[in-house]
Amino acid sequence: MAYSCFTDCKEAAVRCPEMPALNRMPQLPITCPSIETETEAQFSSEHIRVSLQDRGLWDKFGSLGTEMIITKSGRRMFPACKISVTGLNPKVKYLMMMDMVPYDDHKHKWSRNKWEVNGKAEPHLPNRLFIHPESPALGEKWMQYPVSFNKLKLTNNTLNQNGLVILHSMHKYQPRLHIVQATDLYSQQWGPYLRFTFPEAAFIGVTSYQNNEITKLKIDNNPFAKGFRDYGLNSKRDFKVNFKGTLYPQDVLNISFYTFLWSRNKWEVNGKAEPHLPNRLFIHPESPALGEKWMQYPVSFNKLKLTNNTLNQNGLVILHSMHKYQPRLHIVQATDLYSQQWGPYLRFTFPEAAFIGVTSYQNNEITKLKIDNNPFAKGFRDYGLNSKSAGHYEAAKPTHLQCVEEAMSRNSSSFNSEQSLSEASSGGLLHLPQSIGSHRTRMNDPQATVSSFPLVSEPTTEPKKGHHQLSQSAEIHHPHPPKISRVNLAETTLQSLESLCPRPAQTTSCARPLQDILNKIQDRADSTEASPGKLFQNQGIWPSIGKDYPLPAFHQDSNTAVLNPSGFLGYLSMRTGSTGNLPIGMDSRSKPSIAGQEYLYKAPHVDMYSNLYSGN
DNA sequence: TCTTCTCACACCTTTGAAGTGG
DNA sequence: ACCACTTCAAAGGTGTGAGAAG
Repeated sequence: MAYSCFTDCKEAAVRCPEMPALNRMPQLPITCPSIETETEAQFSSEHIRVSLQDRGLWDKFGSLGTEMIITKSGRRMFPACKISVTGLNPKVKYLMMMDMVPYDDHKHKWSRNKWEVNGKAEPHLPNRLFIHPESPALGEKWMQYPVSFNKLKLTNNTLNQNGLVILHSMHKYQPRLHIVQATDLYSQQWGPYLRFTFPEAAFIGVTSYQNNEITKLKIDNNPFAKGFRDYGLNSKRDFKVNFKGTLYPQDVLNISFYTFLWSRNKWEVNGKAEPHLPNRLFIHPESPALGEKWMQYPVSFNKLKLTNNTLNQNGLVILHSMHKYQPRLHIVQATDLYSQQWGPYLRFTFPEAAFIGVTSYQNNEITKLKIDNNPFAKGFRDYGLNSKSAGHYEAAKPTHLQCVEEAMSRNSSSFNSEQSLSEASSGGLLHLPQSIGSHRTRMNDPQATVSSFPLVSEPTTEPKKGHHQLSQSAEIHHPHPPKISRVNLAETTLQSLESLCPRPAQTTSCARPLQDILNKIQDRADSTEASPGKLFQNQGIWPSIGKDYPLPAFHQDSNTAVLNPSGFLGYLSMRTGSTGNLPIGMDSRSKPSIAGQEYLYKAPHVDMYSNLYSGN
């Protein structure tokens, strides 16, 4: 719901502030700033609109009767008020503040499983405004992203001096937003201001939850309360007990039904998995590019970031902690990100790269392996300053040269060259190309010319000596890519896609946001028994979409796909290890194979956007 | 006896320091 | 010097549940 000041905003006026925030900052000058004509014109309420985010969640709570815990030391709200604002002057500074106002004149009580009126309300306590910590900021800043008041805390301690919002328990309140034009917090010339109340975010303050349904909803949605979810250690139910010890390692395909727990030095199933979150595709920052470009060097997705923040809007891939995932690559034929003519696409999953998402490492061996192999973690290696391994290199920090030598010898000793080489020569491949890991690139490197690097180096049967040996597997010898760019992925790419890709009526081409389309495809695939071979056979010829597109070549005999040098987009998304059916895009036999210098993964699932959306 | 409030606790996330390589 | 990135540890956000207070 958007509030326009002249329509449904409860209180919207251009007026002199009532000395906002002075309760938090007693040292502030207490004078009523005058309203100047020109600033009033700048701050016309006519154009300013605000809207409460996460309406779905608020509605869920509202339908049950939202409760917010209030404590002596202060408790955050959940859901927190998150508000998007438009219509501000981008070049003018504003303060954003929030307080709570009584929703009605009653005191309430929880009785017979519902809220009832319980007498007259206590006198409302003096307003205690919470000033958004980023205040003051330019209008453009406030309008860039929704303004979150998640740091706001509620208390019942009337003596509190820490800027908390003071409320009475068992009273109903509604949040109120103040937008004040001012250049700084201590200004004596605060401009006009506007107020917006949010009745749909009304809540009753409580010292402990009364309605069990509210408790459940909080636990299910607040990440900090994860420990109390059904499968959590604090669960009142015996879910965990039922599952522990009933699985065997070969149940890997089903394992994504569960969450995991690091216990007694191994991963154990800990309960039922949460529903998979809507996919958040990471678009390779060099997309779109010609096929020849993608094939020139290994495509690195080292910029891909994982998050557990379901509210994240920055194009990160959202995962659940303690859940198992495997990466999936999407190759989409398209001439540009905003193309309305997206061609066919392929998906490749990488079960060898399956992992469990954690917020901190559970297995010390994994930590060690990360430290030993990730250059960013060099500082934690045995010889590093932060080394926890007592006795190693205690006397002095080794020189840089010593470090390198030590690292080299460590790596080479754990490197099973015999196995890797034999696999390479026999066409087998057990590991992902190293490229999926970590390459850094830089745009303005003066030596960044393609000619300074061989296009593709031949696989060697003898590991090269020197530093390259440290970072390359022996499966195939790829050159380092030219230092072309430290590309900042347009983090708003997904949003851009969604906002910029219009929906032409009745077309065989893409008419929907790409993310939506890919997710839809997955949903559809998930709901059917995946039959890789069948799908593949049915689509030996890439379907046309009415235009002459350079289509990927297809090796039907070997069930592999090779890209033609044409325009493609690369996408990588995460999906849970399995749905219980065969994982999409990979069956138990579809190990990646190698032919020449190319890594070939089976692409059993071929789809056309036009098939999905024609007539839709 | 009932309702409301407080606090220690386990579990989990977030934040920031300290380090590295580019 | 700066930035992006890493790990780790500490701080902080949760609901629970027993017991205190009124």
